[in-house]
Amino acid sequence: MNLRITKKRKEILDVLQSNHRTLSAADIHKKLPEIDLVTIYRNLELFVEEKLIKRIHLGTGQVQFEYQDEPHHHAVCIECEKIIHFTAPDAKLKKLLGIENFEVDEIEVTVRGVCAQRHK
Amino acid sequence: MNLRITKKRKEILDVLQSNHRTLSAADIHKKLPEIDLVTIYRNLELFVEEKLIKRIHLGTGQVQFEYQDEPHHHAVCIECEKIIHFTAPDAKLKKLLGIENFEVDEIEVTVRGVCAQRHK
DNA sequence: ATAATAAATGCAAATTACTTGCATTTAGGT
DNA sequence: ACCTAAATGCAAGTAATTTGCATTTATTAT
Repeated sequence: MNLRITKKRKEILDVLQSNHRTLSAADIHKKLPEIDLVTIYRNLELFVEEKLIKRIHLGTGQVQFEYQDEPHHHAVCIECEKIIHFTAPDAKLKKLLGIENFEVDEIEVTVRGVCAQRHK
Repeated sequence: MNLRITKKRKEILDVLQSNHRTLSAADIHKKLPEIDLVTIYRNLELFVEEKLIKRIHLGTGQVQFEYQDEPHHHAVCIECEKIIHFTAPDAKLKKLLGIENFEVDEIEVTVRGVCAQRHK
């Protein structure tokens, strides 16, 4: 009935919290090989439901996960796959989008292009 | 050497063009069952390269495709999976995001929330 | 502290979306 | 009509994620 704060759950959350970048389930498993990949998937699912983390869809082939602190967005370099994080004022963004008759829960912005290192 | 405008390619593009919503490879295959799913995948890939269509990542499990006319964005209802299309001024959006040292190629905005039918 | 029971984990297998290799067909240029 | 390169289909492969079920571990009641 109750959610348990197990050692493994803490470890998974810690990895997400201390990594300032998006991680896939496989990335986390590489950092915590003693935890079964299935357990990682199941707990990520749980953390998303509990709103502790966010699911990010960058179109890189795997779903990415990220600790939920400051809301922000992502830019993906189409040349080197690097992911850049940036913030944007949510209220202004929402206003600019101007969607009507829709209760907005989250806004996910993904920018694709070429990063500084590559485009020169 | 040259790209051929085959009958099947036309059919796939037609489906995308006449459908005013996003379609997955499987959706297209359902509408054109005589065309092999592999052919559909290969041609979608090609059309994306040729910038005739766009790949959309809504986090629904499959990549979606959409004919490239007016650029616009998507809102996904987390209750009924309905997808709503909306436009936003690209230049203003770009400015608001304010990413530095990055050559922006495309901006994909995905809004998640609850649509009018459901949230009442 | 111990037993009962509910939740968490791991392993194996299944599922789903998509990709690759290769043989066959087809379209376009000659 | 013939030749060649491009397009297609079939079978098989891969990668990410999910499901079923048996085992372990943590809580709660005794």
